Amino acid sequence: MIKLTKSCEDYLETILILQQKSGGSVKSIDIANHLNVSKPAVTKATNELKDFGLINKDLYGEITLTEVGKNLAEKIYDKHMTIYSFLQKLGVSEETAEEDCCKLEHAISEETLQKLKDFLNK
Amino acid sequence: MIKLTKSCEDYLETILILQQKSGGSVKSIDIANHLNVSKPAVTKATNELKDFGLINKDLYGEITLTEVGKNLAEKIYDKHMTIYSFLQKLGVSEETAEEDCCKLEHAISEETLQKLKDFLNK
DNA sequence: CCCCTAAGTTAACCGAGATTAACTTCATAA
DNA sequence: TTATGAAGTTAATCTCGGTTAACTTAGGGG
Repeated sequence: MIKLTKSCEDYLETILILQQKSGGSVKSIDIANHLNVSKPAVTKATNELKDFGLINKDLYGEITLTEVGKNLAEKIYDKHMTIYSFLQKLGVSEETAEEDCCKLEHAISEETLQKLKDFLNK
Repeated sequence: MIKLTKSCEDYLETILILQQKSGGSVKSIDIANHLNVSKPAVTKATNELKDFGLINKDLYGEITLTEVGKNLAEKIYDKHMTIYSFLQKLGVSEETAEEDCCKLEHAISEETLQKLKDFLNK
């Protein structure tokens, strides 16, 4: 299994979210706006993700997830949503839950994630 | 309230733990071993903590927490232990709980921490 | 048709936090 | 008393993830 940095995980997750929102491909500038980073930061990160075979960039700059990239992004997003649901169940406010789970999703192990799911399902 | 980097929090917490273990002051080399970093990394970090007024370094290299530093370190350690207890209650194994809470303690908000405590107390 | 603007890339750079290599200094054992 | 080795520091360097500035390129309006 590929082990990405926090940063790469954030980019990949953002691409999935934007892709779902638009229904199609994703523009670099939208990623920059969503993550509040500069355009060159997106260029660098997406080149890396492309080298990893997780996304494709066409000639016009449109970005799409590869099959592998999509699977990985969905795993990350699932983790995000699990933590979010969990925090809400604990009574954490929406804003804090959203903030916290963006950080927690990079720090939590598979084992703990599973235990969170068990907790939510009982 | 002082806002430390993850890294500084780790050093401060380690100093507290080692100080409790030894009963007295802490040596740079022990911090290096505990955190698995090089000696120069400890030198840099402890100089920074000293500049922040969180620790003292005497002429022989002995390190002690200042009052402010001790309070801060105890807050960090309390957060660590709360998350640890919580993970154990969820059924996470000891090793994973220890691993995860070292990362989670840097990512969790005060609000969420409080909700975790509420959960543990009911 | 030309010009302007928005998007993307490249290059140079920064700061954080680490490393290795090379020193100083101190304490201790022979 | 001196040699040795462990602890600590300094200097130079690396990687990561970002920045700003300057460039290219594509598309649309006058």
